[in-house]
Amino acid sequence: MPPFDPQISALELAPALIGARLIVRGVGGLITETEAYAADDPASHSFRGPTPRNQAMFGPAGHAYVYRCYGIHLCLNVVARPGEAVLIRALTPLIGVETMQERRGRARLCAGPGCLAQALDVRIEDDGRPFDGGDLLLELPNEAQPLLVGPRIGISRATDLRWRFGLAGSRDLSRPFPPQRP
DNA sequence: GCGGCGATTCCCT
DNA sequence: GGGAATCGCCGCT
Repeated sequence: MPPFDPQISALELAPALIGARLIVRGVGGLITETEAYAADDPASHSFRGPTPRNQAMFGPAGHAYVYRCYGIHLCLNVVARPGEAVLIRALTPLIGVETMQERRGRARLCAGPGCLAQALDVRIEDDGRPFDGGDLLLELPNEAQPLLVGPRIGISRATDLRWRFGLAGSRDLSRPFPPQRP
């Protein structure tokens, strides 16, 4: 498990994962965009308690929560404290770029949660697996990263919360962030 | 059981 | 900017 507090909240973990190194079976890069989903959060899958799909969100921190979205895509999360997780929305490809290009077949490799999952070959059987350096590896950055914040993408509830985080200056974002206000 | 609805992406206009 | 693709999950009848 990555070296972070197993009781860390999603809202703390999401910005902390910006700039982290994410490797899935030898392919990956640096995380540029995340979103926090909390336990008492109407937009979170965990809002109504444990179900077969979201059980990994209630499992140990530092493990993966992978779910199918729109019947087509997979999305990868890092579990925080029980009922909370961080959606990995984008990264800068570093390792295995050619493999990602073959899997994607288009220029946009990892800008968006579904794109990222396809480029990294995230699988539904990765659901619940630890980021322990086996199939999944997560390394937090050594230094604080310059952050962007904004509202989360693609949700219909709790849209006022600014729980989306990005790496300032990065070219690899799923969408631009709104103008930053102090 | 059943029906609506996504933490999305791509292609078209 | 708008709509289709696509299907498992979840809430409710």
